Amino acid sequence: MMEGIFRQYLAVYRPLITRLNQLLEPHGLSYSLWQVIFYIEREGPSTLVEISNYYEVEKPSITRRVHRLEEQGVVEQIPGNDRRVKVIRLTESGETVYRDCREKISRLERKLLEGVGYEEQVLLNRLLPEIKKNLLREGGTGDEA
Amino acid sequence: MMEGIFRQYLAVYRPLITRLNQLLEPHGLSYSLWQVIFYIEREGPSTLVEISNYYEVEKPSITRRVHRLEEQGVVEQIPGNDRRVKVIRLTESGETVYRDCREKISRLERKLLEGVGYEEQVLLNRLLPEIKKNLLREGGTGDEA
DNA sequence: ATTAACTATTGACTAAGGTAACTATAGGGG
DNA sequence: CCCCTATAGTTACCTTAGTCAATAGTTAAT
Repeated sequence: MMEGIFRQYLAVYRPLITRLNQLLEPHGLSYSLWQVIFYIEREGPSTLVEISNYYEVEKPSITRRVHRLEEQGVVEQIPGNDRRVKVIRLTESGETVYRDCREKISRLERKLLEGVGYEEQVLLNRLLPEIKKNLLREGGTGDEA
Repeated sequence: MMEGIFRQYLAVYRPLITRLNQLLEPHGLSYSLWQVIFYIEREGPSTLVEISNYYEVEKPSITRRVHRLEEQGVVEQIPGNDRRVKVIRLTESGETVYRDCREKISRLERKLLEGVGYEEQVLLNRLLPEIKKNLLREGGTGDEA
């Protein structure tokens, strides 16, 4: 019946996140900060709410992340038409940091997937979002089934 | 080249752990507390160091988890021959809590794996430990390759 | 014009973990 | 037997990262 997949899954988390943080630390980043950089690089200049929605994290958390990134000089604020919003974009230095970290992370990724066939990687890439989808769909207390 | 598997992986973590905590909350537990119960149920009465090694978490963290479980009355201490060690076992009530939670978690697990074929589940169960192994093997700074 | 909705921020709190320093016990030479 | 070292557990203090509730400033809608 294949029980205990969660356990396997969760057993990977701490070592992975620790490794990533350690890898990002020389750039003054942690994974949670990296996420913001990553999002902005991919989606272009964005607002707090957009980032917050994407990662499903409350706005105050993103505010703090962005503040720290501003202090580091990797992101900056640009005025938008709507004066409520704070549009965040990468600075020059931010672009550089992005490329460096992206490179390092990809290298790590390849290393950790050694011994995992291409087909299997594709499968992982399909299954993980599937599980997440089930998770969000499910939502409630889980006692309805 | 299959980049971004980490991202997929990590995107599942928060919803999953949140869901698990929410599921365990009625029993006064969180997933981190549950891990201790789970370990003891499976391995029998155990010491702090054993639990700490298994989950690769520092001893003080486990001390705290165990203290909270003691307050809840789900685990208790039994004297060992070695008077340094604190052997922890489940109480009667702890056994009950174990069974209830185990049941709920399995149910959730089945639910989240709906649409994932058996073969694929088996594969997941093989891949995740593989990745973890790579992670621990790698260890260092990651710049050696 | 006033009310409602939305963006971002602040403050106070919680969960979980880490490190360093400490106590108490155990065990192995000399 | 005594000393030294190793081990189990604890305590104190700090960090990261998140939540919720309340608030200020803007915008939009009736």
